[in-house]
Amino acid sequence: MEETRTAERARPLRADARRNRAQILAAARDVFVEQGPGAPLEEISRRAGTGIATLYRRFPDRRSLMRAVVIDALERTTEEARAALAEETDAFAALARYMHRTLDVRIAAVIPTLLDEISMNEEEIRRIGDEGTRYLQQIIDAAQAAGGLRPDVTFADIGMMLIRLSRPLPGPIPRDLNDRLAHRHLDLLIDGLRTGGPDAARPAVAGPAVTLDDLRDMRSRLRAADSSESTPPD
Amino acid sequence: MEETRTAERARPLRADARRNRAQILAAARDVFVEQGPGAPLEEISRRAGTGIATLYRRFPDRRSLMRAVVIDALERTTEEARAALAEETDAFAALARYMHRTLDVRIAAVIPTLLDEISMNEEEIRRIGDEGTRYLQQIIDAAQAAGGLRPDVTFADIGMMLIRLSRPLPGPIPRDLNDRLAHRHLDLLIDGLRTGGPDAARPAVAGPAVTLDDLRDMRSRLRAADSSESTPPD
DNA sequence: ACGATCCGGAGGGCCTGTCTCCACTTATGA
DNA sequence: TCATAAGTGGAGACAGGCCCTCCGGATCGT
Repeated sequence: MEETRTAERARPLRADARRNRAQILAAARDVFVEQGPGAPLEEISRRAGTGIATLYRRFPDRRSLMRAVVIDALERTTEEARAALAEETDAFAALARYMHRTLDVRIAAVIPTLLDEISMNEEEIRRIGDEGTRYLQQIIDAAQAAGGLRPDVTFADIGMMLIRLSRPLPGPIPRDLNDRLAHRHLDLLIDGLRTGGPDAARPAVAGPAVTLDDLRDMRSRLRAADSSESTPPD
Repeated sequence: MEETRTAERARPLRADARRNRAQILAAARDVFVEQGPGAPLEEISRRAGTGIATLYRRFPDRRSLMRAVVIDALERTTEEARAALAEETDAFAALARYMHRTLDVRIAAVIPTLLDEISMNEEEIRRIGDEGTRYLQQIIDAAQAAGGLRPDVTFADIGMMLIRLSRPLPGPIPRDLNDRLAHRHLDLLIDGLRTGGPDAARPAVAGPAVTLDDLRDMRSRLRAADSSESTPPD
């Protein structure tokens, strides 16, 4: 929706090249979330299914890749905030929706760290960031005014809890389970954000109720898979 | 409280050596939490205020250091669970207390990862781990039986939320603020765990209500401090 | 004070990640 | 279908960081 970035309008980029670029961006988002901002670029290109040269051709250095990832994430979350504000009638529902959707963007966790490496003062980043901030603040204000959201919760609390929930749990946990657990735990948290309300009104939490044994099983199963992979039948 | 580990009973270790060992262990705990299990050992020794050789003298390799860190953490949290169960009369209060105390141990976050590197099957580790597990399960069962804790929350939910809260927030945030925020957010979560209850009974959350501007200020202040440190007046 | 114990940090070696170069493959348009 | 420009991938030189050891010197205990 904004093809005319800086110099990228010169030539429209061939079809396969465009596809590769998108795959690299997606892989970068995942890898940065999982391994932090210092993750090997080779890992990113590998996961994107491209060669390392392709990554470097599209993004001359690490910072330019980070920059693209951050802008992409900021655009998505800002859009979610705008949509939640516009489409939800209940203020608290708007907040809950925004939080769940932002969790799906799966990137909140690294934005602070990435932002620390690239210049926070870049015009474009600051612009998008501020816009998202304004929307979220409006959502929070509305939810508190309506009485649904406890008044002692701040913008920063919401943001920081999203960061905590966005980070994948450490250890060998499959990605999809990780995501569903995050939403389950968000439900748990949201219920705590809500001002009062009788027992009956308390909604059920979503997602799987994992047991300790489940986690143990998963660990040993994944470990077995790992070792059989690194030690092929020779 | 258990000097007779394996071979460490041979000679009682000189006073300064003992002190250094403890400092290394504490530093290792912090660094592993902040940077993950692959953190440079040099960083650990540096933060402990000792030379790198001292670390290697006490812990021949990385795994043995991890092992010591994990055992120490397991012992502490198990003790907290035992004490909470024994000393608190209200079951839900016992749970809340256990969670806050465990947060102070500041290590839950890495145990899964560390456990993944060292053998989970080691006799001593398994023994302590199981003991802690039993205590916590008792606390949860009691809290649910008493009706204070929502019944759809599992042992794993509690453990995983503690992990999420234990990890330091990314970005340049001072350690003490980080800790206080973790407790604040735990309060927020706990309130969500509680079954029902009228508005008035809802306790205030502890800790500072940080604003967005606070975080921004902090960022630029720390950045300034960093650059003045790496660029001394030449 | 003297011997045993312990310490710090320099530095060699290794491993890992970055980034470039070029022969090869694929898309596009006539 | 074919010519050509655009795009690709992976080997490998290079650099930087981390691991771990060694030994002259400091410190503790008696």
